[in-house]
Amino acid sequence: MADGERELSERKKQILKAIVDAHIEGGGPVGSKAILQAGGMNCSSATIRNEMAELEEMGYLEQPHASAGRVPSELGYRFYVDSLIEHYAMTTHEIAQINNLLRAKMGELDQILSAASHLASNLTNYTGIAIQPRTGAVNIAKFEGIYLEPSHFILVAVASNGAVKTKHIHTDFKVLPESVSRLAESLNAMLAGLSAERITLPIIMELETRMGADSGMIGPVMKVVYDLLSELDAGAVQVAGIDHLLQYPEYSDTAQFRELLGALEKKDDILDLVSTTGGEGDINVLIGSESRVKVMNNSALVFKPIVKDGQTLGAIGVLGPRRMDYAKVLATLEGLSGNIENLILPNKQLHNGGESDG
Amino acid sequence: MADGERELSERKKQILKAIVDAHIEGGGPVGSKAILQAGGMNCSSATIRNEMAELEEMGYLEQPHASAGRVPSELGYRFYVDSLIEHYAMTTHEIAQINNLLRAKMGELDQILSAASHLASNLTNYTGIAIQPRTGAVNIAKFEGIYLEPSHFILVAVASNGAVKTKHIHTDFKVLPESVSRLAESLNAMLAGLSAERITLPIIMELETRMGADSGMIGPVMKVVYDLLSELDAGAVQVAGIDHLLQYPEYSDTAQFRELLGALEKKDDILDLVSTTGGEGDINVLIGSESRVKVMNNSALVFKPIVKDGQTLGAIGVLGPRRMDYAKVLATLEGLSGNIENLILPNKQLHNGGESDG
DNA sequence: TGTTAGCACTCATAACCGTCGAGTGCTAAC
DNA sequence: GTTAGCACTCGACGGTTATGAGTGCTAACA
Repeated sequence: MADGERELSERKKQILKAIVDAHIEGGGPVGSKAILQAGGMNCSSATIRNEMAELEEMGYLEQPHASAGRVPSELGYRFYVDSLIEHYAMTTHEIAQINNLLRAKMGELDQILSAASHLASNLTNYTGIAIQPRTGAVNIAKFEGIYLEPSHFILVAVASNGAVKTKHIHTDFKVLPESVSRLAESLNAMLAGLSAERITLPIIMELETRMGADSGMIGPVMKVVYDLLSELDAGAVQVAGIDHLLQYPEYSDTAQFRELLGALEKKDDILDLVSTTGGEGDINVLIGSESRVKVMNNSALVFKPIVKDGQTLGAIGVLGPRRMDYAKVLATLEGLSGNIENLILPNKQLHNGGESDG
Repeated sequence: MADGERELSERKKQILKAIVDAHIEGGGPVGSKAILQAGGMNCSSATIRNEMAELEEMGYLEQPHASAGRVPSELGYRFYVDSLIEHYAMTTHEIAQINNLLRAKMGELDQILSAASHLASNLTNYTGIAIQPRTGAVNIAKFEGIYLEPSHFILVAVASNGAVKTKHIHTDFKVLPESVSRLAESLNAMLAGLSAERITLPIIMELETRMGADSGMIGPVMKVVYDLLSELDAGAVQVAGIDHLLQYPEYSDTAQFRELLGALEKKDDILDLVSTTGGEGDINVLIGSESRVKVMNNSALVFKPIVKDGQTLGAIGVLGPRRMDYAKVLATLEGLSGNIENLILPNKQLHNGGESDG
């Protein structure tokens, strides 16, 4: 057995591929006869049965019960994805849909990712996921204040990764437009580039000094700054098209599907998964228990990080049954991420159109 | 029959209420004996059976099959909600959870609504919904520009309803910080308060004139302004805790649940429903087919608009099976909306704490 | 040594069928 | 108008059987 596993014969590969393909298509166990009918084999069903028995012994196949056909095991899918998969050629219509991302009105990364996840879901008929990971190293690159009326203004924070957040601030006392501008200047001078941990008491005291008569603003403002920093590296997960999953019988177990839904809502598991798995921009394929999330043992998660200047800004992914159409999913995510990374190209680089994002 | 429907006898009401209560609790049809055991009746099961037969004839009850108990009809629920419902007294723990909304860090309305929908879901064990309706009458009250680097700045728009949106803008040519400030000033002078339809070519021409040498900015900027306006009155629906629904047997039909999920993702139906049903700030209860959305015929939707200064800023709601615990849901939504409306009180009014939202 | 035909065997699925029991409607007595 | 009693209905449950897909094994064959 040990050296039998060294390599699979061509015929074994062919049979394994046929089984995975048929199972992805149909969902049920596939038998020797079905493989024969699929074509491409020039031997009898008995021979195929022998090969299948060996493939099962090697761990690539499983048998639900004695008189059923074979189903790919996790190892079988893994081998399929690594070695057997065929390039999926997208239809012109699919390419057109993806390209429309470019033309569409959009600016901020979260909107792009959200649109991409919807598209991923619709193109693949699985669930699309847009992820903005917790970075842990976010800071605010620039502050701005917008005066609205006495005792009411807005604080705008532009994060180092380009994200922008705003907060309304109400005060008990009147605040003049000049004070708001001065506040923004002071925050830029003292806090720009600092993470929450590096904002110390002396810095806050200096801020109060700078604001002089308006030092009463600093208290509420610091709370808002803290909230902004927290929100900026909280990470985010957006899910699109969960309803698609229910068309696959593997999700007909209500209780199990409910747990999956819960995990998708909590977002923690997904965020952890993506941040711990991230292979510097490559597509990741997590089949079944390869993701350490129990509730996803019957599912597969494929995701592609979106990287700019070596920084992982987000990821788009697809969640579906283990027997998902990996070829199509991989092609779709490649296509989408290529478009997204074009959208957020290094700022100064070739720019033909009007606006885009950063 | 016609005059028999004039009014329900006290005993009929009592029986109807007992049936609805028991059905909400248990989910199955309820029989005459069960009502007897629930207590409060001083007659025999035979009498109750007679009354039930009459209630069925009047349309308040339905019988799944000949030898089953009775189930409330839509009319039955309606009567229950309108006339029979008992005030639900929230536990101190529930009240505490809601009050924590106040203390929690938060600023923007969408965050408040989102948190409220999560809370609604967790407190009731149904699905929570946060809605920001399309208003159709949004305009931008104030613009601000934030210069980041040559040929890259941010446009901030503060909408008339307090919402804030930002967009990155990249240009083909260098833009100086002064140009960005001037742009904001010009936009404020020319566009503040205007809806998209009222932004005419002469106005745009005047903007170009004002920007002088930087008039090249106007093209891309106008596209962004249009996007901002579109996004601001696009409306939004956030859903929390869909997984809760799967604990109720009425959602065990996968295909049906899938359609419901789809409707919740599309958001259009929900937005339409809320905007067409809105009864000036009162709680709305839509039972089964009362909402015109087919896929919700086996569900009930309860929602409460959030109103400030006569303007409907949003709504929070709960979606669940028709046999939902209306008493608890109504109390929860009242509690939540009370808290939310406190959070967004008219700006200048009593303000004890630091910041909040507007 | 690898391939193939034939055949007995296994096991999930579906259909069928009787039993059980909850709950009713009806009737007759109070 | 209320109640006890009783026959009746009908879904739920559990066991049995028939079906058929697909296997493993054996023996013959190239």
